[in-house]
Amino acid sequence: MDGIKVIIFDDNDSLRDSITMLLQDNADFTLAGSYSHCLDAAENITNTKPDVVIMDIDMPAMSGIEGVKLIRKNFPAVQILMLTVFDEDEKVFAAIKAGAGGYILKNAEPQNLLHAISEVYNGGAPMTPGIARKVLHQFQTILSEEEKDYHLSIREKEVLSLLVDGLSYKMIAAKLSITYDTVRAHMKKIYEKLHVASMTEAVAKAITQSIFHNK
Amino acid sequence: MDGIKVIIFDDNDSLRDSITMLLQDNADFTLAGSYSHCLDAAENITNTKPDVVIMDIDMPAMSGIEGVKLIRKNFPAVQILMLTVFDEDEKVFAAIKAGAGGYILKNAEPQNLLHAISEVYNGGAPMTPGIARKVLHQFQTILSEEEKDYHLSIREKEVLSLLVDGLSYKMIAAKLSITYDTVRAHMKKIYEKLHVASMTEAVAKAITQSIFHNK
DNA sequence: GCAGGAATTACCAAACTTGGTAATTGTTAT
DNA sequence: ATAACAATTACCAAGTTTGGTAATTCCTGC
Repeated sequence: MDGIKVIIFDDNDSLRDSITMLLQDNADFTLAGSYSHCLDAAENITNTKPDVVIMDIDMPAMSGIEGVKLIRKNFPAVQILMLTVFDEDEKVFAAIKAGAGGYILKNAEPQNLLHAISEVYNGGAPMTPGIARKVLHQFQTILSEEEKDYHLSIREKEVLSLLVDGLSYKMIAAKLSITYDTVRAHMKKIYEKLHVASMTEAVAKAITQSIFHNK
Repeated sequence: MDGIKVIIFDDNDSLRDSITMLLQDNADFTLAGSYSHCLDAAENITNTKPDVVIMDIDMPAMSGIEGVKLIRKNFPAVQILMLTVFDEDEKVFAAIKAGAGGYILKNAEPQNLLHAISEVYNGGAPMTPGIARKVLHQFQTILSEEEKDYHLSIREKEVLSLLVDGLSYKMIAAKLSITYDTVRAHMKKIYEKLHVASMTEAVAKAITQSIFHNK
């Protein structure tokens, strides 16, 4: 076969030319298309059937991020390698969220670009070290939302948990086979411990501080 | 200076020996310690002051993941490179959550290990391509928790958002400069659209379905 | 053994929420 | 232009929540 089929979307003509030459000189890759915008991305891809798409993040008319979304939606098998000049957090995360499989800087050495293309093609996720760190760091932050401990007793957590499920005092009482007034007593304690004064605040706090993660 | 200061925790003696030799042969690195368990990690680090810690994920007594947590907590500046035989999702994510800065497989080529060490040291996040993909994929999944659209109007979202913040009908009315009855009318619509029948359910649904991510 | 917390029950009165029904005004899309 | 929807206001009556105060029982730790 004639190597990995690649197409490029980038509004910078000279960069597109450089990559074109780079790919033409290497038997492991085939350049199947080169476009200055991704307005017709769907059509372009239908016609060229690429394995990998190289997408510039900043393009007029339709941004690379929009392009990624479009491609991901209609051609889920196609791998996308994002190209960018700056490693701004916001755009990086937006591109990842949109479904880019790799993310490298434009000033990367030619050899690295080729390597990155094979890597996305083979299911890897090529990223420059700095970007990898950003992703990892963000990931850690999201994962480790340490659940705060408000020293709720077992019973109080039980009651709060039912409240979060949408039950009223009456229903909670029935569910736990205790009286309405007992539920009220627990609620009063819960409000005191969570520093809130209404069901809605208690529910919001219970969910956002993930009080039940460890239950 | 005498290069990047490294210490190793791994219960496999022969692997530790291999790495020891590898590092001794290279002027860019200094091996400052080598331990078969991480029970005394804090002490070991205090004594050796390493730049980078290489940590096996599977060790008896105290697992590498526990070790990472301990080190992150007490020596936040030290970078940790995780070593493992298999790339099991669970352990990979646990290690990342614990604060590992890089994650590579034990069967990596010596050259790659050295490269990975400098990369974590320089703030990168070395990962084998497969692991990078796992992380990226998980990350995408978390980020794109597609917020369901319940066709709430702008005003309804506004009201719901204040409700989530813990305000009562009265307070919402005051905040939006509308009457109490108007708030009620909005709430009725919201309940209808979200298929709920109480403030708590509405709040819980609003938060868990992240109805405001796109506001 | 006894202080202190957890769990339970009880009552009052004030404040808040909910469902039903209904009407007006402005904007939007076919 | 006309139907559909968004935003607004209004009233009633039933049901729910909240703060305050108080008392009993059981269990745990020092």
